[in-house]
Amino acid sequence: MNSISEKTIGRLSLYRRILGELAQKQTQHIYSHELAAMAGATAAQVRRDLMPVGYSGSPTKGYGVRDLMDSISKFMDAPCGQSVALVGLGNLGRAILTYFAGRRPNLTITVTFDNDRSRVGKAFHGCRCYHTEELQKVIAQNNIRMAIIAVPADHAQSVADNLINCGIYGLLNFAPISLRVPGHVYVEYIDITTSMEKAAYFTRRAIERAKSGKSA
Amino acid sequence: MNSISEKTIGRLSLYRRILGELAQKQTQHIYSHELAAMAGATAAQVRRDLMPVGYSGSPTKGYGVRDLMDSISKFMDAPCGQSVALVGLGNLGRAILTYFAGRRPNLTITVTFDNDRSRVGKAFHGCRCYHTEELQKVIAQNNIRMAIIAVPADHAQSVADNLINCGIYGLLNFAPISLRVPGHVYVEYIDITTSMEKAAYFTRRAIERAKSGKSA
DNA sequence: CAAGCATTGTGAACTGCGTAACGACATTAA
DNA sequence: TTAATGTCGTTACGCAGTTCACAATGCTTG
Ligand SMILES: NC(=O)c1ccc[n+]([C@@H]2O[C@H](COP(=O)([O-])OP(=O)(O)OC[C@H]3O[C@@H](n4cnc5c(N)ncnc54)[C@H](O)[C@@H]3O)[C@@H](O)[C@H]2O)c1
Ligand SMILES: NC(=O)c1ccc[n+]([C@@H]2O[C@H](COP(=O)([O-])OP(=O)(O)OC[C@H]3O[C@@H](n4cnc5c(N)ncnc54)[C@H](O)[C@@H]3O)[C@@H](O)[C@H]2O)c1
Repeated sequence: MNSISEKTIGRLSLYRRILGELAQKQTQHIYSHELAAMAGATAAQVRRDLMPVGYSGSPTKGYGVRDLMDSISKFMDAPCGQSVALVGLGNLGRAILTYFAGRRPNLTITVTFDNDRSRVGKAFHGCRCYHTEELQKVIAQNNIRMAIIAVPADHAQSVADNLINCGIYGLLNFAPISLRVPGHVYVEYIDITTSMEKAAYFTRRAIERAKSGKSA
Repeated sequence: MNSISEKTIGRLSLYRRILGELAQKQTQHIYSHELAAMAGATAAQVRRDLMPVGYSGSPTKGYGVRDLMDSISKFMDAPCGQSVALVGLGNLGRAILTYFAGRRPNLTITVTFDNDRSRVGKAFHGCRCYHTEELQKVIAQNNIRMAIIAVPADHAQSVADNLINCGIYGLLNFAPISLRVPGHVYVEYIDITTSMEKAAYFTRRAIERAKSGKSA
């Protein structure tokens, strides 16, 4: 199986974003060690990650910024754009919608759902909000295969079940629970609470280290 | 050095949250395989993660829910509470502040900063917003050692520099860039854009697998 | 009371990821 | 032309993290 690791895909996403900024600054070429420094990685890792992409740089010029960016896009993106549904238009859901509105042409939040009738019907950022009852119909009509879950934790599992039942194959879950899904469904987790507690723990460790280092 | 891995700390945070819910339901005891199922892990991994915590379960009753939760808290949390600063009160920053307000007594966002004067001075959720100019003073006064960065990407590095200059040892960074920080500072990254693209990629892969599996 | 049983804690084996190392190659300079 | 330089692509290695496997433990039951 020539399967690409999740870590590599994550870094490719980051490399592409950096290349995009470089392209805006009219930078033509870049070496692996330069890209690595900007991405917080090593030169060897960058070269390794780029292997499956199939783009080759020149030993003297490095990588062509524009070409590499396009190659990564060709490798990662859907050929014809991808529509995403967002479920839960609370504080976090609205922040996400606002952020992604009009940003990526190839990966767009096209519909949103909530079960709060006061939100239903309104359009945020040109994106209509439907009631959760209409999940099945709207997802089928728009041929959506991926969804973002931004509902409270105690509703997340049932929302996921519904989505999968409607033919969803991939989820980005912000609710702080582990979802039980069938084997064919991919789930990406963002657990802000856990990240917060991790950061708090390692912050304390960093302080301890600094103190003991000072005294030593 | 008997250093604990980041992965383990992340899962301990999740275990504790699950235990909290179990405690509310008056569940007294739980086995490693039950906790593993709820956390999306394996029984062996749960037991391994619990080793550094130092709490021992009984081979017949399993782990005491309340006791294990307390042991994890004693292991992970600061003995006397921890204050966190939030920089950037945009859409994401406000969502985070709203979510954490009054939720965790031991880990609290106590001050916020923005450079938009229209936000400064107001209090969101009983938490005053200061102008970034006052960073040094306010952080010193409140003895803050950790901060959340929720400003646009092109300001994130300079904000981080300022924070570190004020004595911050740990960061939770939502800006989609890699921060350059001195070795004594810990950084935890949440890159929503990358997670989104990862999910999109593996969603497509899941669809392909399902199709080829169907035809095979 | 002893045998049986399910679970715990942990050493040992395994897996996968990141790093190091090295041959290949294009350019530059002598 | 030829030697020197610096980077690329790829293979090989080492380590961290996960899973396996089993002795130790203490309840249950006949
Ligand atoms: N905001 C944060 O910083 C933060 C931090 C950690 C975790 N989270 C998690 O992210 C998720 C969303 O957080 P939030 O702050 O936006 O919460 P929120 O309460 O502001 O929003 C939740 C939204 O989901 C809607 N909803 C509830 N049940 C629903 C259902 N069954 N179907 C459709 N919509 C439903 C509600 O009407 C509401 O609009 C939660 O699971 C939360 O635990 C958020
Ligand atoms: N909202 C999302 O879903 C999302 C997704 C991906 C990435 N992000 C990242 O999260 C960060 C915040 O996103 P957002 O949607 O809240 O953006 P936003 O534009 O809504 O908020 C940014 C806030 O930061 C403040 N700010 C700007 N420069 C500042 C400075 N130098 N010092 C202090 N405050 C400053 C602004 O006044 C504003 O209030 C950004 O880096 C963004 O790239 C957000």
